[in-house]
Amino acid sequence: MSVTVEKALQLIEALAGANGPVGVSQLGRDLQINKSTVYRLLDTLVRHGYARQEEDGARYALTVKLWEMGIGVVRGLSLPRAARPLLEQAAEETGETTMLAVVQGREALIIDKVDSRHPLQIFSPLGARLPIANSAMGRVLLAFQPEPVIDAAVEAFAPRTEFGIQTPAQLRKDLARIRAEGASQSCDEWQIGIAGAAAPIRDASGVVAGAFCITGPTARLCEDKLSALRTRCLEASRTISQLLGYAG
Amino acid sequence: MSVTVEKALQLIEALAGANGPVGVSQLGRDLQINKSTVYRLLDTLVRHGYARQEEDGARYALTVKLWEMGIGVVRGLSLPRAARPLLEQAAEETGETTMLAVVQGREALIIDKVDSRHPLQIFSPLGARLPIANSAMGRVLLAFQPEPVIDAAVEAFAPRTEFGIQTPAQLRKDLARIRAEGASQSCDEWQIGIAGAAAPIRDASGVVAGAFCITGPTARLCEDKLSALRTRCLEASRTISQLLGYAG
DNA sequence: AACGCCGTTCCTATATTTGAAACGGCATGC
DNA sequence: GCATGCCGTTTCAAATATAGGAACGGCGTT
Repeated sequence: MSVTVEKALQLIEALAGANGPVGVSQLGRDLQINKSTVYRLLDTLVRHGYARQEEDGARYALTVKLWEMGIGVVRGLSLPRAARPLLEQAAEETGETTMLAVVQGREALIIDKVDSRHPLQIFSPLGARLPIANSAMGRVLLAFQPEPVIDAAVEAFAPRTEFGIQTPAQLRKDLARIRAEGASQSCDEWQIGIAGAAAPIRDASGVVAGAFCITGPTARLCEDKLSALRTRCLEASRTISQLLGYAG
Repeated sequence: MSVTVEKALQLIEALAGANGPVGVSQLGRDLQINKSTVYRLLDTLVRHGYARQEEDGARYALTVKLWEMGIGVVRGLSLPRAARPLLEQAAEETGETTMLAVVQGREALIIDKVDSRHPLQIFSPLGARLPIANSAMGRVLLAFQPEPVIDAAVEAFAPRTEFGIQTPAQLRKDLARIRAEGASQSCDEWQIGIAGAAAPIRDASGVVAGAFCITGPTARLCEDKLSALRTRCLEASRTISQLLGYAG
């Protein structure tokens, strides 16, 4: 483990997290790193175009270089490329918001989406994270994770509303059902008023690489409608899986 | 300058640039870094969630963490927030593709856009870079850069087509005109068949922070139309500048 | 069976990082 | 108008984390 690189990464994360420029001393205090060290590392980041000093000659902020490289990362992935047309198609046909999510750490991360055109719609920006156990999108990803990850998530489970799954035992049962049925749906579980359906996408090796989700206000999505959306997710995810080379 | 961090950044860039997983030895050869060092640095990146080892237990690739943090960077910027509604509005009204660009290094970087709905439209993905001297978008940014940057760009100038500006002298004159008129336009200069107009956006301190651009096929944009789009860019960029706190 | 390449681990000389201290600039408060 | 405090920046000797050659075990090819 390279401690110097670790500090540099901490610095980048701190700058990305702050919503504005930060000073050398401030960063040193926040991260418990010596001021001189912070300065030298920032200097390195600046020289390589990752950060820049504000016009006031004091505080530092990240440049768009990180964003640009991030764009390169997702562009390099075959998943979003394959999924994009189906996101658009399903959004068009159902009139609801469609999303593509992957597992990142212990949460589900939205890496692409197509917004509904309804005046009443779900607000969830690109890059947003959702709890992995309290939503259809999260659970469909969780269900196909390795045992230890599932166990950890089940143990750490806590309901976020009074609806849907309330206990670790129910969660474990639901995950088994998802594996059996190949799709999931939920209502008012993550946030009151939001419902959604999701299905897993598999890559060429059969590993679940992401989730195809359709989400909308509970007000519009009665049980029947939600069930239809779940089927829609299944179809879309199957198509995408095939595009990725999944034979099953 | 921290050499360790520099190597780590090189590693990240190499991984982001490659369109697939790369092995330790390969990276070492490409970047001329010792295999052991590459391994240790990669290990650090993996432990912090920036990279992961592929299922084959061999090669390494970046995760979406970089993308996620990049998203945070642009979200933190006030420019895209302020510009977004006007990009949408102008795209709706003109029917052409609208873009928001900033200077990154010696090029113009597209950080947001709204696509035209014409069947014939300009292909320029988010994160694409345009030469700073061979397009309306680039020149409107270049015109307000510090002297040395302008001088360097003028010296390095080379036409990309047989249309529009052809010599460094013409470029320098055009930049002066842009500063006087406050907007620019171009036709068939970057790529044959593409025309565009652009105007600079200023932040609260009066510094040019970005460019508002409208672009479309030369086939649709005759001289008159292009001139109207230039005016449209000016209006939009003025509005955005005001939103950012620019008083002038 | 031998080879070559892979990712990984080990180890020590050494080059790098570290962090306290001091500098000059700038604002604030007395 | 002086003193104080915080800022980013620079310096430098001591400490240490890094570098990189060498070797390991695994794997596929020859």
